[in-house]
Amino acid sequence: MLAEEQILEQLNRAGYRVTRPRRAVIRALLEDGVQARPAEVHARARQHCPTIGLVTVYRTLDLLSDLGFVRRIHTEDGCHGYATVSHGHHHHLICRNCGAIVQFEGCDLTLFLEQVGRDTGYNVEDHLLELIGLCQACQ
Amino acid sequence: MLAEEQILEQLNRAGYRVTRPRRAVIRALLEDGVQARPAEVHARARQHCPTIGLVTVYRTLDLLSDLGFVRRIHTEDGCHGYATVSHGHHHHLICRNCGAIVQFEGCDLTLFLEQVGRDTGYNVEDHLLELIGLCQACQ
DNA sequence: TTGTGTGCAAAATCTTTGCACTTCG
DNA sequence: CGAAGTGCAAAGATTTTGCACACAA
Repeated sequence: MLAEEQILEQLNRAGYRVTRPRRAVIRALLEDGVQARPAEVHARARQHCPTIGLVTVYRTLDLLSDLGFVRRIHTEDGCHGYATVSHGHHHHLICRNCGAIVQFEGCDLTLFLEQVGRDTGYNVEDHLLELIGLCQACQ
Repeated sequence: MLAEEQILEQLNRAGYRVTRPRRAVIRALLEDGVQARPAEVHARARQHCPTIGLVTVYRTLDLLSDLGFVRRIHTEDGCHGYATVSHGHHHHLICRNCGAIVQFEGCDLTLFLEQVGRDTGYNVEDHLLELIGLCQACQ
């Protein structure tokens, strides 16, 4: 799992400053492994930094996204959710009721992707896989 | 492939009226199998129905989406694209350069999904898989 | 004819930008 | 101290809603 310190350290290493608002956003995202929209992240981040503005949340999410610590989550209806991710290849499993997120790895689609590539003539470069279901608590 | 008439007939059968604006939207979507955002659909639909408003495009996309003729397409950056789909289980392969869309079937993830379900305790109900690559023309 | 569907204008959201002030390093 | 980061207000972009008119069935 991603720890707050890890992210902060890497932020620093990448030449970005470690500020209170950024900490607040990171903490808000990590607190419960639930995907959240910018406004929700903002609300939660305020508990750690009451003066933080929504704009800063957007900018921080953007930054964290560029650095690969968070990722956009897409669901059939709403888009624009964000969740923390660890590095490497993985995907998300999202609870359609409470939004709880689990990431998992080991999706072995390589053979399948090659097949699709041959069939379509496309050069398949990337894939986006998200599973939707009910988490244990919501079942 | 989906034909315009098929959709119109089913619209009618479902109790909706077949109107010029709706035809225009459907035709715009079918014309080239490319995903498009509402504004783009609107622009193209105007060629078939010059008076159509953007609002109607939104409403029609919503309707077609409910009826299962179109589906939202999500990409890492922009969201909110729409593309026509045929019924049944399938996924999209999207060209990251020109937006051309191919749908494919036969994704056999069942075993994998069961495995994930066991590992996580989730009840996996649905999945969203999108492949991104370069189409033959763009390579 | 009649009620579904449409267009327009306006409201509601959501996201980005400009700029002066703060604050980390 | 100096540049990166922040908050605010305002602009942009996107999507939804209300309402009178138009037009499929």
